Amino acid sequence: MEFAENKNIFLQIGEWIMDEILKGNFKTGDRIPSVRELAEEMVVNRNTVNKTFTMLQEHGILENRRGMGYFVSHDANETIIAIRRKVFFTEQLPKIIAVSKQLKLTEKDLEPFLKQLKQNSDESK
Amino acid sequence: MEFAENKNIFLQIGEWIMDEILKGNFKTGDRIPSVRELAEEMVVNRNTVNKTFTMLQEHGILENRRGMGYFVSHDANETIIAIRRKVFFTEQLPKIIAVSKQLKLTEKDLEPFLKQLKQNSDESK
Amino acid sequence: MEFAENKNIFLQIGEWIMDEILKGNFKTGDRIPSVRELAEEMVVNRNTVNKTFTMLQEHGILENRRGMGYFVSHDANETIIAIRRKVFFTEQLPKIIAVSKQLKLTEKDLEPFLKQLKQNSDESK
Amino acid sequence: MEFAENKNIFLQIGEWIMDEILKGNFKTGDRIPSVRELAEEMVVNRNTVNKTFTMLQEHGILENRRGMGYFVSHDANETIIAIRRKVFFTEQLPKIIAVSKQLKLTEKDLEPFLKQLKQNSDESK
DNA sequence: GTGGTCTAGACCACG
DNA sequence: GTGGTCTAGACCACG
Repeated sequence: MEFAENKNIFLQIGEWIMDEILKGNFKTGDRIPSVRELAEEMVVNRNTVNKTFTMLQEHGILENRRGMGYFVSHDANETIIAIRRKVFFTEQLPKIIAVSKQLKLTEKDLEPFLKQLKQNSDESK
Repeated sequence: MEFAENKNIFLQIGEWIMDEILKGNFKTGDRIPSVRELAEEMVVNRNTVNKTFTMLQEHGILENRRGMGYFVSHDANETIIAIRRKVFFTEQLPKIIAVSKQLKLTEKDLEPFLKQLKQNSDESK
Repeated sequence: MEFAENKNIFLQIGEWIMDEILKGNFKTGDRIPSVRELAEEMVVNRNTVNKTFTMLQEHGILENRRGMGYFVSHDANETIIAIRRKVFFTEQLPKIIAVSKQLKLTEKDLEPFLKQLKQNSDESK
Repeated sequence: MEFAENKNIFLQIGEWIMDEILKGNFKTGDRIPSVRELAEEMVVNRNTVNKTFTMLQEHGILENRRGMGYFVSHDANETIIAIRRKVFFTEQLPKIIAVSKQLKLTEKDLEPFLKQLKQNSDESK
């Protein structure tokens, strides 16, 4: 896994795990790989993965069963989506609007994005 | 100036200066406030502002005249826009698309953004 | 290490590191001494060594692995030689030619240099 | 005049004046432009030019006549050549030898220089 | 242990 | 007045 320079690694791993859950690679109620395994696979210190797990547990996305490891909580998907919606509308969207104004981005510049949006709208009907 | 916790101060000052240039508050060819002045105004150390200025100089946005201070380079606007466009299209846009798909955002969810975009498109005609 | 008065310390340390790499004392892919170690050994501040390392990283000569230290990049030798050749041919050689003309230096004056040159030429065959 | 970043400006101006003297643009016994004139022409502070003149006077290259300005001393040419020979053989030549060895420069690399040398040798006969 | 950022403060060159 | 370098020392993230 490649990490961005400017963001804490434990947060980046957290994003990755949440993505895996949403994709269904880690399913609700399932055990996810151990701190040890993940740390080795990602070439990262175990403390870092530990920090990620603790954070996800605090958000109610993972659950810890003593001696057995970490499991995907039963409402993990809903929780993740709620968190991401909140972050999107309070942090990302305002930034995007500011940038699109500053860079004078047009509808043409953002075609791939608009296409995706249209597709989502159609599917939700 | 208020600084965000999760980003380096010297980078945040850099973003602020680039914003001021784009807004026309610091004009091409003009001298910008001295390291000392900016440091005092922003309640940070001189070395921190120094680091910002050096970085912006390396990017060709500021120019240094010995003993006289820093000046906005003649192609500062173009350089800044080029940098921000690149960041937007290679980093931010892919993320937005992924999120909009993941969260199944519809055109209705993004009305304020689409409105801004339409306005940009109209102005560019 | 002895430092010259008229040149910045962080640049002199940079020259020293590049010399060590060319001599093969720091080998491609190897870890070089830590900021702390080098600072102590050279009796300078950590920040100064930090500045040197950052500069060499920007030049692609060193690479940084989080929490592990700095490593000699795989094309460090080529990069250093390219930099030094450029400096030699664009800055030093023109000066030497001007001086040799101004001082009317003859081949005899420069025997030791010509001898070294001949030796290089012979070895390159 | 363009100044190098890494060398004191007053020294660079000194080099320029010595060059002008050797070229015969400033002749032995002649008055050279005033501090004021030179400072304006070079877009430099008067203090800087003053420092240059003081240094050249200490080396016996310029002479100061109260209220009249600075004049090229009668043995300026010899003095300059003596200084430059000394600098060349004790500082520059050792560096060139080291670099030519390090970069494995061959006679071919240095053709323009060798040609100049040969020409000097022929003229001195 | 590793490097990175930031502060406070000194000293220097140039203006 | 201007910026640049350097030190001493604190604090932080990652290992």
